[in-house]
Amino acid sequence: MPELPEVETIRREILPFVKGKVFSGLEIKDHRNIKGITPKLLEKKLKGKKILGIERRAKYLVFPLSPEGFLVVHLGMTGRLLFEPDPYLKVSFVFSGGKKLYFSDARLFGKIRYFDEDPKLDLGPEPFSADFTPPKFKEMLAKKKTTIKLALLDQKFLSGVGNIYANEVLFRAGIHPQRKTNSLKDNEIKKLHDAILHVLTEAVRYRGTSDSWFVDARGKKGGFQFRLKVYGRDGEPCLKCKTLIKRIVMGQRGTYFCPKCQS
DNA sequence: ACCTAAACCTGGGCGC
DNA sequence: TGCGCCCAGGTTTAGG
Repeated sequence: MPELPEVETIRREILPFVKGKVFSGLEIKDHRNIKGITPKLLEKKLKGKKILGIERRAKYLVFPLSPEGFLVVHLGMTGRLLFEPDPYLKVSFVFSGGKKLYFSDARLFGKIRYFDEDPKLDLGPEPFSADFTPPKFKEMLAKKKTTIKLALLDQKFLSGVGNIYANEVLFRAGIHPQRKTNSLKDNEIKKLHDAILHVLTEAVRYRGTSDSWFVDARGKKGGFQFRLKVYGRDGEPCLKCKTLIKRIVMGQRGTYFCPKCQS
C-alpha cells in the first residue's frame, strides 16, 4: 500500500519524465478511478496543459499545470503510475510527441481528480517539514484523545504515515499502539518523533515497501519489506527480544507489536 | 464536534 | 484441480 515513502519514490522517478510535457489526450480503459469530473471533461481540462512539476502532499501527488489547473492522483491501495502498462491498466495519460504515463489499479481505490484552483486537502503537517518539531508534536498529541496508532494513521493529524509505517514507527519508539496520545511523556514523544523521521527516511532510501502490490514506475519492487520489524510478523519472534509478535485489530487495521518491547 | 464503523473494490491466498 | 470464502486497507460517508 503506497504511503509516504512509496509515493515519494514514484514522485522522484516520474518527475524528470513528465516535467515540461504537454498533455495531448487520455486513453480511458476504465473510468471508475476518475472522480468528481467526467472523463470527457477531464480530457478537455488537461489537453494542451503543461506539467510544471509534482508535489507530494501526504499520499497525494499534485501536478500543477500551466497555464492553470491541478491534476491530483491518489494511489489508494493498489494504484500504480507506470512507464509501461500492466494487466490492471485503467487510464493512459498521453503527451505531445506520443509518450505515455500509465495509471493502473487492481482494486479501484485510487483516485484521479482535477481542480481549477490549488486544492485544499485538509492534511496534517508533513513529517519532513521544518515546523514538525518535538514541541509541535507534543501540542498535536495533547489535543487528541484517541490512541497513538490511530492518530498516526489520521492524515489530518500527520501526513503520509499509513498502516505499515505506523506499526514500524511504534516498534522503533518502544511505544504500545494502544497508548492514549495524551498519556505520552516528553521523552516518549521525542523517541516517537525520532522514530517517525528515521523509519520514513530509511524507507525512502530503500524505495518503499513491496509487501504485496507496490512497484515503482518501472515495475520494480522496493526493498523495505526485508527490513520490516513487526508488520506482518505475528507469531514470529521479536528481532530484539524473541518474544512472539502479536497481532490485534485497531480501527479495522492489522496492528503488530512486541508485547515486551512496547509499553 | 468528535469518534467509530461500514462501505467502497477485487486479486490472491487458502481451505476444503 | 477448482470452487468459494475471506483478507488486505486509504479514504469517504454514514451513524452514534
